[in-house]
Amino acid sequence: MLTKAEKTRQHIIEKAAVLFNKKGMAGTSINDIMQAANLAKGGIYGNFENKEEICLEVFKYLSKNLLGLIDAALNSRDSAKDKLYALLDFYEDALLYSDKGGCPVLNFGTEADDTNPVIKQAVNKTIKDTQDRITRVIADGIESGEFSPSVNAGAFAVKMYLSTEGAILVGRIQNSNQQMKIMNDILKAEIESFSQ
Amino acid sequence: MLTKAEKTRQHIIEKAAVLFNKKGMAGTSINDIMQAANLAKGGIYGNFENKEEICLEVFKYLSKNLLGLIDAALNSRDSAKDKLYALLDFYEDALLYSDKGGCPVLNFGTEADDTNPVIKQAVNKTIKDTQDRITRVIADGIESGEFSPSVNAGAFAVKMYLSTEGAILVGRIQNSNQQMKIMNDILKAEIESFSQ
DNA sequence: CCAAATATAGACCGATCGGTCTATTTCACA
DNA sequence: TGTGAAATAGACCGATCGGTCTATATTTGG
Repeated sequence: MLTKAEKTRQHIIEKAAVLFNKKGMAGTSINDIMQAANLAKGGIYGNFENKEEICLEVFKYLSKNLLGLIDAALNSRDSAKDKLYALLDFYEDALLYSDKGGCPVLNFGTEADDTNPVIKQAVNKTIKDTQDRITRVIADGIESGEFSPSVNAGAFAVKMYLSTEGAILVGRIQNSNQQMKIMNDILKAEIESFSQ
Repeated sequence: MLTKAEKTRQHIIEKAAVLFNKKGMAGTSINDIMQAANLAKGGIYGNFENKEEICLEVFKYLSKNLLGLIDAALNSRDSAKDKLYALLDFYEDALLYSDKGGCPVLNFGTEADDTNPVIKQAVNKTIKDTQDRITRVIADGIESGEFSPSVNAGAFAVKMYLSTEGAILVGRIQNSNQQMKIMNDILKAEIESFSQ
């Protein structure tokens, strides 16, 4: 069982996660976190060394969460094509329209790239892990004979990932999934054409 | 001729632009701007109402600059195909590898989407303006007979733009244009296939 | 070249920042 | 249920935040 402190720590992380993902790390104060977590200062600093540690733990939490949801989407289907479709649908539904600030890779990545090497490194790992999952689905699809062997798994994974991140950015600025729908239709048609 | 204040104002905007684009709006203090512009507080607040106004003027400046460079890239070539190639090359060279913080749409967009409706609106306009330019190049290419009429200009512009923004994000996190190169190769091959 | 207008320096303001520390509360366990 | 240990409240700290204001410096037109 978790100790009280461990539960409090997790509680802080989860409350801070929404704030950081929406308002950014620099834009979120310890006071904001205290209010959201309903804790006094001692409750925060009894569980974390400093703000930097909260930032890192929050991103780790969001990243683990994200990869868990991605895995769930992939595991919910059997064929490679359906897995890729499910992943595109997940991004469209969950990340673009969530009220939790959108994609943490996008949010933490853009803030950290010139300011925070530790977070930047963690973001890089999340990108790699996500792309590896996509690549593996396609590679498995090729191996099982579902997809044509002429498909470049790595290149398509890159294309799919980059355009998805771009679509989340634009979608959140426009409060609309219109462009992501356009993009996902294109990607789905292409995935369809892989099948033989 | 510009008055002294107008010159100072522009000087502040240009110095602050790099800071905001790298460290974010919340992550940049007035003191940071004072140091970068080599001015005391009176020099800043004599030319701007408040920080918010500086943020907005900085984004307008960066946006105007960006669209100017995009237009320059497009105007540097004659054929539609070459224009699109030049645009892809511009993004790869200028935005990914600049020491000025990368793409302002990405940076200001992710920070503003949940916090600053005014900036968010301005970012939206920049996105639209950029995509319109791409769409027009393709549409012109179709009209002139250079591209096949079966090409969906708007959809391809969306695809090209979204994947480029995603590539800038990943490129800056990975300190590498590897994925953008992969993406640009794919896009160029596709553009090539439009030609008839 | 001088005077009025313009523009900047920098002291100052209250609020808020991240962080520390001790008193108090809450918890786990005997 | 009592007691030592663990965890949290909140006063407090110096630094820094965005912003104001006045004295000084600079510029410009007569």
